[in-house]
Formats: sequence, structure tokens, C-alpha cells
Amino acid sequence: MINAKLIDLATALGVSVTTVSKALKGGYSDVSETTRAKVIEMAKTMNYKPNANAVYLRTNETKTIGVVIPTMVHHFFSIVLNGILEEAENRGYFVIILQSNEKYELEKKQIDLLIQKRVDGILISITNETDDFAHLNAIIKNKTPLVMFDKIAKIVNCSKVVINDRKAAYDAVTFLIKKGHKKIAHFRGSYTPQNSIDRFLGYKKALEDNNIKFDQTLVYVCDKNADFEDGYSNAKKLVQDHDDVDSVFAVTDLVAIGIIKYLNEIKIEIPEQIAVFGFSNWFMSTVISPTLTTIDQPGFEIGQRAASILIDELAEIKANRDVIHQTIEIPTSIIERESTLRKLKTELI
Amino acid sequence: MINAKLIDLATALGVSVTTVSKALKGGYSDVSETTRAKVIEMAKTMNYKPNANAVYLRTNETKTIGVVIPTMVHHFFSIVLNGILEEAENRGYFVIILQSNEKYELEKKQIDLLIQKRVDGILISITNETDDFAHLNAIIKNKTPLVMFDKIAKIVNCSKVVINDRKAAYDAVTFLIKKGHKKIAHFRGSYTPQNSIDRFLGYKKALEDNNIKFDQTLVYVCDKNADFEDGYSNAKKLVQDHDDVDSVFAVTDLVAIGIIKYLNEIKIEIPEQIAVFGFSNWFMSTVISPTLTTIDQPGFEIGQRAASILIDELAEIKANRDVIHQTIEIPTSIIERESTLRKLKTELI
DNA sequence: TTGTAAGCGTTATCAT
DNA sequence: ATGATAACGCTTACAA
Repeated sequence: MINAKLIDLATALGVSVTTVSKALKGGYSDVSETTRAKVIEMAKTMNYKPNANAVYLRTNETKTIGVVIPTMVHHFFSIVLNGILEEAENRGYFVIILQSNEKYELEKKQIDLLIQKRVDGILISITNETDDFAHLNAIIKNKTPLVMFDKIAKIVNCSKVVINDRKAAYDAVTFLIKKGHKKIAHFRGSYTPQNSIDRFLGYKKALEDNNIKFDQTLVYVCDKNADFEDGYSNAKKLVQDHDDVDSVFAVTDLVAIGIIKYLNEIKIEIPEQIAVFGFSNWFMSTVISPTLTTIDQPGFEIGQRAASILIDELAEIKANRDVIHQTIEIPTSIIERESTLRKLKTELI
Repeated sequence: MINAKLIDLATALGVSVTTVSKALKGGYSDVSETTRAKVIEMAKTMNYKPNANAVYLRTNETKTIGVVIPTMVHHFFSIVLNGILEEAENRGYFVIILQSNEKYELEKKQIDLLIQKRVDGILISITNETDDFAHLNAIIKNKTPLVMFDKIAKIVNCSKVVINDRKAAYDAVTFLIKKGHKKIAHFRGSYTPQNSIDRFLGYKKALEDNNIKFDQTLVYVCDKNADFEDGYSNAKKLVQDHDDVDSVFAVTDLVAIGIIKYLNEIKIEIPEQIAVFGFSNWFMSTVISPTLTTIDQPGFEIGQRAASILIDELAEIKANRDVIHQTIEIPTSIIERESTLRKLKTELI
């Protein structure tokens, strides 16, 4: 038998569809315990599973949230997704995940698909390309709650979950300065994404606040993809251009690992000659030699909070209450490992 | 306006719902080109998006496939998912992704949810725990096509996409033997998963075929999670137990990287003293020092083929043709890197 | 306590 | 070439 429906249970038991429906949902005072028990029993033996699509048509709820991210082949995003999935599951929501592959056009298309599915709400981390937000505003106008996380657009009127990239970068560079580093290079991301800009600004501010003159030639742009290759090739340039550089703050762990790889190859000692500081705390950072000092960017919590806020807003709307958008900043922290100079230990050795 | 529907377009244009529906779908000969153009125009201005749930109720198709995997925070699975997403998108299907977190009970629950959503078909890679397949057989009985990939159960009657783990392992160990290694340890996965068993059997067979006596004490079980920690701690044991071991074949890159990490720490040279061979070709393998020789397990293709077969079967069923299940073996290959002895290069240096 | 019937948005059959 | 209408599976207001 293919997918039993309410009427199948009803005829099998000789009662009405209404009774079956009420019995299964529970919370109705007007169905006797005995019939209720019988219905539930029968549902189990006939392996009844409610048809979510039909349910939606009546209730206007799909109990589904849609997620659009640039890519899932990315440690950070896969952790974020985990946070989203856990929160959604705990609160009885499905999750549909779509990738934008860092393409604006695809992002638009994916949102369209989610709307066709009539998801109850949408979580999004936008692409680096995205600079027109009409498709996001359309979602909001459509009364579908939207929560942005990680890669957000400040201008869009919705709740957001972010980290403070500027502060985190500031802390990282200050940490290097405190350790005695003076000539600190920065491998930045490309010019458009907000977090790339913010990390750069944090770097610059930390230098200024510590009376170190900002030197544009110490800034290298990783605009390919802010990945391993970028780090590797720019590290090559760096040591050619500046033989006296004593540390690098990289926009991403992947870039930092590219740097480490190159420095290892040409036998420059890390951190004794050049210290390296990453960003994100990917698993890989614990595995590379030397292990990488980095900023922990708590992906799981970001995902969880984003989902939680979205589902809260859904509840508010259902209860006909006003939704107040909020922007949550998840705190980051420095994870100190081998790739930065640890004065004490070095002195002991 | 919240989500325009057919009737909104119809009243706006002064035509019937039927006409609008036909015009939008296309392929109907009985609607004039002029009205058709008008309808499409109006659909655009009113931002009409069909309600997928309502469509399903009529067509019995959700154009959605469900995917259940142990975890997505895993390079291999995230690549597989990419393959699935690409194929599904090209062929006009949605994808709902659920995680089982390696828990049998959760796997069952996730399948239930997919059935409630009335997905057209299901792709699954089962958990290591799963040894009862009633929930999978129920899907099949339910006439929902099922395709298993990577972690499969031979006994379940459906199409499958796999790699030949035994052969791949056999090739890996043969490769080591050809390079002159004689005392080859194996860090295997736990006892239940089929691919862990198969890789072990391939290892054993390669030894036998090359007249190397199988030594049980050279086999270490990574049963925690077949992860980095397992590799690291077992490497410690290995060098204590066998000071003359000359190579290790690891069940997974992650385990291999744990080994490399430990050997690096105690200054054992790789590959000169001990060669290391991984399995899966994770990105990390290209980044670790020395880079890791491994088996390339083409995740993208696995995902793509699995999705393709599933969607093909959907089409067969729709056309009322018989479905013939197939088992596809995606070929693997050896990726040679620094962690195994390369006779020529070493001699040159 | 139980049942009848309308309606959700769409498609498809049958008239016009 | 266009439209009226039934049907998909479910929930719920209302009736019995």
C-alpha cells in the first residue's frame, strides 16, 4: 500500500476522517480516549505519515526553513549548517539547503525556489558578488521572515547574526604587537566583501593605536578566492619584497596555511623568523606544522542563533505580535598555537 | 501583496484561472499567443511564484529528492553533496538534506520526515550503526525510489553507487610493496562498516599475493571515529611496538594525518623511515608536510551519478516502465605525493 | 462524542 | 480559444 491517508484509516476503523484527524493531532477534548487509542494504533499498523504538502495547504505552514549559503564545501559553513540543523530539528522544522556558489544570479534563483516551496522563513549568507538587495527586500515584502548571518548586508531590514570582524582583527594584530612584532604584513581578502574590509580596518587600527606606521606595501590582496594558493603565492612575493617582515596576519586560515606551507619550504622558521596568524579556526589549523594561531569563529553557535531567531520571529508572527529585528554579535576569541611567538616558552628553551 | 496566485492573475487580466495555468505552463496549443504573452507579462509584474505544495497535490510530484548522510562536516560528504546538488539542479529537482549524525534512530526519523514531505526519491549513505534495514525496505515498499551511495547495504534491493574499497586498498598496498616496503602496518577503521572491512581485506590480500606474511600485530583499530586522534595515538603505539615498521596504510586521510603529525613530532622521517598512505584525497592531504599519498575517491562523481540514477528511475516509473536496479562502481586512483618513497627522486638527491 | 462539508492553490477533464 | 468544475489530502467550523 502506498502512503495511507486519513480516509484509509477512517474506513478501516469505521469512523469519520474528522475523528481520525483530531485523534492523531491530540489536544482535542471531543474525542474519546478509546477511539483515540484505536486510531493511533491503526495509524501505526498502516504506517500512516501525514502529507506535509496537504497540511500546508490548510495551515499555511510548511514547518520548513530555507538556507542559502555560498558553498557547503567549506569547514566554517558546514559547521554553521550543523548549528542550523540542530536548532531546527529541536524545534520541529525541516531545513532545505541551497548553494549560491558565490553567484548572485544563482542566489536569486535559489530564493525563488524557496518561495515556490513556501518555506516559512529564510536564512542567508550572501555571496561576495551580491551588491543589489532587491531579491532580499522582496522576501521581506512577501512577509517571509529573513535572517542574515556571517556575510550580511547592513542595509537590509532584518535580523542578523555576525561576528565583529573588525574587533577580532584588531585583537589579533594587537596580540602580535604585544608579542613584540613590529613589521606585520596583512594578507587581505578582496575589496568587496564586508568581512574582508572589516578585518583590514581592524588590522590598520591596531597598528595606529600602537604607533606603528601603516605601510601599504605590506598589504597583499588574496582576491582569487582567499584560499591556499593565494597564501602560497603572496608569501613568495612577501619574502622577496620585505626581508625584514616579522609576522603576517591572514584573512583566513586557508591563506595562513598557504603561507606556512611556503615558509616551511624555504626553511624560514615559524614563528622565530616570521609569525603567522590566521582567522576562523578551521580544523586544519590544529593539524598543520606548526599549528596555527587563529581567531575562533564559532560557526555552530552562529548557525544555532540564526535559526533560533528566525523560528522565534515565526512564532511572533503567528501570535500576531510585532517582530523586533535584532543584530546579534557572537564573540570570538584568540586561539594561541605554535605559529606565533610565545615569549615565555622561547625564553625557557 | 503576499504571494500572488493564479486567481489573482486571472482577475487582473479578466480571464479564467484555467487559461492562466495553461499559458504559464506552455505546451498547450489551445491558448492564443497574445493572451499567453499577456499572462506571462502579468505574472512577472505580480511576481507570481507557483505554490509547489499545491502543485504536488495535483501532480503527485514534489520534484524533490531527499538525502540522508551521516554528517556534512566532512570533506568527502560535502563534495558528494555538491555532486548531488549540481545534478539535481540541472534536472529541475530540489534537494532536502538531512543528517543522521551516525545514529540509527535518527536515520529512521529523517527518512520518516522525507516521506512526510513526499519527496519523489531518496538518496542515502547509511550510518556505521545501521544493521537493520527495515526502514529502507519500507521506503522501497512504499514505491519511493531509493539509491544508496558510499556506505551501502548489499542486501537492500535498490541501485547503488560505490567505490571498490577492496581493490583500492589492494592497489595502495601493492604500490607500497612495489616501492620496496616490506613491513607495512594497517590502521583500520572499526569492525562493522563495510568499507572499513573491505579496505582491510584489500590490505591483507595484497600482502598475501606478494608473499608477505600477514601479521595481526601490525593492524591497529581506529574505532573512535577513524579520525586524527586515532591516527596520532595509534602511531605512538606502533613505533613502540615495532621499531622496524617501514610504512603504514591508513583507512582514511584523517588517520594518516594524525600519523604524520606524530612522526613529525618525534622526528621520524617520512617517507625515508616510515612511508604513509592515506585514503580519500581530502584537501588537507595537499597541505600537510609532507604531502600525503592517497587514494582519490571521487566524491563529486559519486554524488552526481547517484542523483542521476535516482532521477532516471523516477522518469522510468513515470513512464510506467520497469526499473532495473544497477550498481555502479566509480573508479579510484592513486595520487602519489611526498609521503611515500619515490625511488627515483630520492636517488637523485 | 462524532460527522459533514468547505476550502487551501493547482491541474486536468470536459464543455462551450 | 477559453472557461467551469472536480479532485488532490488535510484541517476546522459547524451540525447532529
